[in-house]
Amino acid sequence: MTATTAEIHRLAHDVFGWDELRPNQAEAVEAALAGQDVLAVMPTGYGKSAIYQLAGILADGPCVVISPLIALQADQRDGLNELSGRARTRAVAINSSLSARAQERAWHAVESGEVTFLFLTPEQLAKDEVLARVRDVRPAFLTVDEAHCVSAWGHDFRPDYLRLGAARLRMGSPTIIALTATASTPVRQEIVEGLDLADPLVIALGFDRPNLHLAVERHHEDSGKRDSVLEQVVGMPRPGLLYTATRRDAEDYAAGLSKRGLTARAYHAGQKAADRDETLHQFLDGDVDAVVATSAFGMGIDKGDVRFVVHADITDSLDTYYQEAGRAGRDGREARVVLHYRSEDLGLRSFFNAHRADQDVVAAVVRELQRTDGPLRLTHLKRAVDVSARRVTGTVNLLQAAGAVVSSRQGLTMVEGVGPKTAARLAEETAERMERIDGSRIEMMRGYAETDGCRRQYLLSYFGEELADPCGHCDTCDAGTAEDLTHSDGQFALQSDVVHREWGAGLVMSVNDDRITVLFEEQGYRTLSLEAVREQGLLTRT
DNA sequence: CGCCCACCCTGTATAGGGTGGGCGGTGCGATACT
Repeated sequence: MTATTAEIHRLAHDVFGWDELRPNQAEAVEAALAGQDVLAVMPTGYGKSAIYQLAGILADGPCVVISPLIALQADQRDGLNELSGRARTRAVAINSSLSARAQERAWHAVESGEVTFLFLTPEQLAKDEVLARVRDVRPAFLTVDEAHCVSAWGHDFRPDYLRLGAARLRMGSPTIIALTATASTPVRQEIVEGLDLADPLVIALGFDRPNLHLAVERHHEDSGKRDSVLEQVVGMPRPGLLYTATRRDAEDYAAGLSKRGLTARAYHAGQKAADRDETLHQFLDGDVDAVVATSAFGMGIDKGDVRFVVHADITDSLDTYYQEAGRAGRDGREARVVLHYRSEDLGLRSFFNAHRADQDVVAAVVRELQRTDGPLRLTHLKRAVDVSARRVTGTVNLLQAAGAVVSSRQGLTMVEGVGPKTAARLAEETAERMERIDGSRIEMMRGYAETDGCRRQYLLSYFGEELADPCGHCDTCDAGTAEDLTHSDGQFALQSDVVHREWGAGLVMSVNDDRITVLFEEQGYRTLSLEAVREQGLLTRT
């Protein structure tokens, strides 16, 4: 299955009416058609969806698209079906919002070869029956949209995200096209490992958004922070988003803004679907000044003229922060991005990040796997172990990450020589390592909030990108205090591999006058004094 | 980990401060009920 660059460009013109396709898009489509897995990290609005859409139309079999939210799937499906006049494509989404009869009709369309794009949630692929039907239509591609969910949600919240690699094997090993807007180096790595990508083409475009003015406001008292947030939002150009850590705060801030004369609405997962929908549409139509939301708001929302994104609390990582803050100024015009920071707010994030292996579930899963001769299907395991399906999947993911369990096309097996005790210990250690790494990501968030350097240099270096000079468009640059954060050290180049005497292998993330930040595989992010590194020979290049 | 809130205590001010328990995000899908 191949297509020439000219064919791809012609199709882009005929189907989407585009005069030109960017080189990166064409390269990704060609690679996918040639059977190479692709991970594309491209900003929203750049046209990353075109990659799977063009590849899907040119392919011999249907394209399965994994998308995390049912509402998002509906939008994507409708968008594709509007093209049908020119490209004769048909897209369907099969999920729990459809009645059994409607699902059966949709499957029938898929099985009769009328459908080019089949939208599914990862949870759908966890069902044996769905997987079998997908396998029987011989899909050409498995597209994973919003692929950062693999890393952000796969470990506990939506563990089926980490089973997509196994699902791919069982559906006949189609080529994977993974797409996301924001992913730092470790997140990209987690996507590659989590989806089991084989020698993928990784395309990561620049992350810089020069029109966003970055700022941080530090606070000591909680009440002072609240007043300051309200006051600031009232004075902002509109419309915009205010992100909070809790539902309660979303309500409180929305009430506070309304009292000050703004049209403000809260948005969080505790609300009725109809209310959330109304808020979303008012926002899209430009009828509200500010939406005050938890992290529930934003995925898949494309609104160009968002003039500010203010965070009343820190997020769990700079990945999440930039994902949310990056919803400002997509039209390329000036927009303001502000983080309100109290070091006490880090506590809530540590609470949310608690991984903790449940040893009872680990023991039950191990017992069941050892009782069975040969590979055991996850479906059977879920039935055999008396806890929720999600916890069983989460525990299997953990045991797999710990190297105690392996997954093959036939199912799950214990690694030879690993008994219950070893498995329990490995699971515990792995959970601890995950907490350590998550903790270090929170520390990087703290670093962003507390740096005296240029915010943009700090932020971009987190995403593995170097900005040569201070940006001139952030609070520390405005104040004239920004020290240049990117004096690349001759000895340790950015993104180069190093080994620490105690902490093992790592990747150089940033170097400045006296400090070096390294992302260690086992420890997460650590910042070291360059002087100590030199004097004690702590780091070796590899 | 840090917050909010209900509750209690102090000791007469119908308030103010201290304490301990509970809670805190993201969505899918299946299920039980109108």
